[in-house]
Amino acid sequence: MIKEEYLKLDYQVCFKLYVASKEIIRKYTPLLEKINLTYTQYITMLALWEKDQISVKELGEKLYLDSGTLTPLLNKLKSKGLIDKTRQEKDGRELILSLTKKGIELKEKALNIPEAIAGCIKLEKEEAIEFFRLLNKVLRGFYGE
Amino acid sequence: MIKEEYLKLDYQVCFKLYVASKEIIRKYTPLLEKINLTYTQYITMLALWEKDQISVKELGEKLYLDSGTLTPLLNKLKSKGLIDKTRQEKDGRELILSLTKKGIELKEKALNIPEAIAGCIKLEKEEAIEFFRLLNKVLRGFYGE
DNA sequence: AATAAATAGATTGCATACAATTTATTTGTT
DNA sequence: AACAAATAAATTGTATGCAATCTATTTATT
Repeated sequence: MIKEEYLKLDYQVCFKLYVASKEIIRKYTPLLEKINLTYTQYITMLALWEKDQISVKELGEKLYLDSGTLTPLLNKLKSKGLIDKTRQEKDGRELILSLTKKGIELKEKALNIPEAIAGCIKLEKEEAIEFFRLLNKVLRGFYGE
Repeated sequence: MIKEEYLKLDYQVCFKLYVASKEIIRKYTPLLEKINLTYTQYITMLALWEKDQISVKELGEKLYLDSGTLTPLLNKLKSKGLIDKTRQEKDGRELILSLTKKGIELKEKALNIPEAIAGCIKLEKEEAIEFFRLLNKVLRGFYGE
């Protein structure tokens, strides 16, 4: 295949990943509207449900997002009453995020979401497992094995 | 596995796709800076290099983007002198996009990009093929087979 | 032909993303 | 202790993305 062929959209892994990511997030939208969260707010809550009391820095490392994205997002979650922000005593630079009662309770309403989304991915069981494995391998490859 | 486990970030296919998409686009950034394009501008040029003289609607269908995203993007490409916009004679609603001489010439400078990006995906040849196949199957599944 | 319905883009408003810079605080060095 | 370097968030500026609405034009119906 000549070099020019590789410029075709349909051959681009990146473009396919980009579309797949956007389209699957679109599948979430109606489900997330029911609990009044956007996708990014949702993954932030996932991270906090998994581990409460983490700093903005640690959250950013989990989500691969920086403070430019997180600061306004966290302000939004705070205004919704789902999280609180407190300065760390030992290190005044760190901001510790904690779930409020309302934030903890929201988890119950989110329990059915992963299953609903999984249903959108029309792969055989073995294919889904392999796809997930390869996706993880691709991601590890981005950060030097 | 109990329902709660599925809420863990590390088990979410969507989150992995979302991160993979963003990270691979990040790999493009230094390459695209050399030809003064953003990623979205780049895929727009890919579409036009493949088929010149298409409408905004047709472009949107190829890229899975709507006019809200495309209108300002196309204005940018026009201001860079890469494309022109002309109203279709037969149907005054349609806007036809065409490459300028400069836009056509830019293709030569982009020829090496796909190969450079492919090198970022650290999969064995067979794995890469299978990953691409599964990614395509996932995408087809989103639109009713 | 007159009017309703449909269609293509543009516009508006909100929510990300992220690079680059700034601010506040802490750590390291002398 | 004094000051430089490093670090964590916040801020700023640019570029998406997308839902909802608006505008101009065309098509369909009577």
